[in-house]
Amino acid sequence: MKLYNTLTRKKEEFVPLVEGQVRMYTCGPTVYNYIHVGNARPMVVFDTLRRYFIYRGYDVKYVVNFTDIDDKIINRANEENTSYKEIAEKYIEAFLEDAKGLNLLEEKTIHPRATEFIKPMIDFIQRLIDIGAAYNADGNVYFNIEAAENYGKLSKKNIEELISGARVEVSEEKRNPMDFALWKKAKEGEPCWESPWGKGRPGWHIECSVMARTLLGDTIDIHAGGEDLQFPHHENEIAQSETLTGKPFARYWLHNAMINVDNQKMSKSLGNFLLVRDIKKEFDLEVLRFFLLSAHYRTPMNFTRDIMKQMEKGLERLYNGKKNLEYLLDKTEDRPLNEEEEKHLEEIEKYKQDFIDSMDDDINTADAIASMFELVKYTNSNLNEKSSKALVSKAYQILMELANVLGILYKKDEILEEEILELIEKRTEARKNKNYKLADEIRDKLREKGIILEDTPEGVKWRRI
RNA sequence: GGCGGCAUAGCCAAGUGGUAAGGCAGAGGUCUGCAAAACCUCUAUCCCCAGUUCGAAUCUGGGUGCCGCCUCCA
Repeated sequence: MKLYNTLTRKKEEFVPLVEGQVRMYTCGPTVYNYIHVGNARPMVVFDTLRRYFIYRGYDVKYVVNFTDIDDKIINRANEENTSYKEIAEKYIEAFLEDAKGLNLLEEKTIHPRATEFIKPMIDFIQRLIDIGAAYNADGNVYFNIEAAENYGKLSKKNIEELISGARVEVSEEKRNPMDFALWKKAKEGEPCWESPWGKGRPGWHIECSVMARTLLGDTIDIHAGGEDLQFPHHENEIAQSETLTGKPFARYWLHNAMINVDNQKMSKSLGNFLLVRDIKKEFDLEVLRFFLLSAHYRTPMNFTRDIMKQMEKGLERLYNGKKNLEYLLDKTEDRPLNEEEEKHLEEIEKYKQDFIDSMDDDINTADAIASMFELVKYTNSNLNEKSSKALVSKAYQILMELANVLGILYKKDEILEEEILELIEKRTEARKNKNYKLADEIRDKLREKGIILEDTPEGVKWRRI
């Protein structure tokens, strides 16, 4: 499969460091607030990549960190008059809840917290000092970017220009204006840890470097995140890690594009952060997941209510295809495929191959989804009650395995309550007696309860909205 | 100023040299008591200009218009 590597700005054939294994790290949230739709994109996109790796038989080790100590968390704690720990705890819990709604494969995700890795961070920093790549300035420890080879290679930045751009914070402590903090000296009343340089806490960039290295090794296969993290965050991770180990830090860097809301950038000044849990009030989060996969991950997206409505309809179409197959599974008889059915199976396998080809091409989920629509159209048109159950079963299995790669179509029908079954029975009776008024009344009543009835030649079918 | 991205039908969105996937919406039809679902049919020459080529939405150059990063915001 090919992946677009930000480091080389090219699509490259993916070859893992160790055959059959993928070690992947995605920058996770700083837990000072609920996650918004922009945070959700890398979570969903790279979760899908991980699912695809699993589908292709790789053994995947997947890490998404929680930054649980940081200025923003401390500020938040002060605002709410509580501790940074409680803030972190609260929003980690909220994240996990949203993650569940987004159907992220949480049970297979390793979630390290920065504060659990203070010791290795201190060791890491000390080592950088030892080799002259970092220096202690009155309790603050900075990384000396001149010690790094090719600083700026990921974001293609030129150091002199960055400095002359004068947008960097000027600090008398720093030897070079571009040097960045590895360890921050504690201010009065701030949470802190003991270190060889006094009380303080780690800087942001060092967290990811240390957690990735501790959990995944010196060189990881894939490092992913939003494209806004390219600089300075990822650039600094590379500088620290590669200076320390002398090895490549990550072999493939993947970055997703940003999301606008109603054609506007989400920003603090506009106060237009759209939280995942706000979206949940109007849409099932599966629709959000489907939306996030409806465009290629490196294409900027725009989030609007209307587009979500469209996505909801599209997803419903796939669910109907699934339901139709489930219905046939129940109605068809087991027998060997005839010649015509063998051809159907070949066609169905072809759609599956199209799906795989699309995913192989830098996770082209938009194209992969199109293959699913085509598959559904094909089975809707060509399979019926007279088909062989073996064929129906195979088609269903393929549809579901593709859906599982994208993390969609996972909702199962619940068993209907006795009371509702009785109503359906009553309506069928009414229809038999051509009492359509009563029949329609019952249908409307059930619709209010979120149950859609469909009269088909084979009898009444129902589904949830 | 530096780096980068995007511009395809009413809307969303694939397609990176051979004569425009898919979805939503819309129109007509089949089926149906009516609906729903499903199926069939219909709806674009790809921002503009020039060039390369037998041939370009796809490559090159120049415009125009959006946008992102360069401020610990995914």
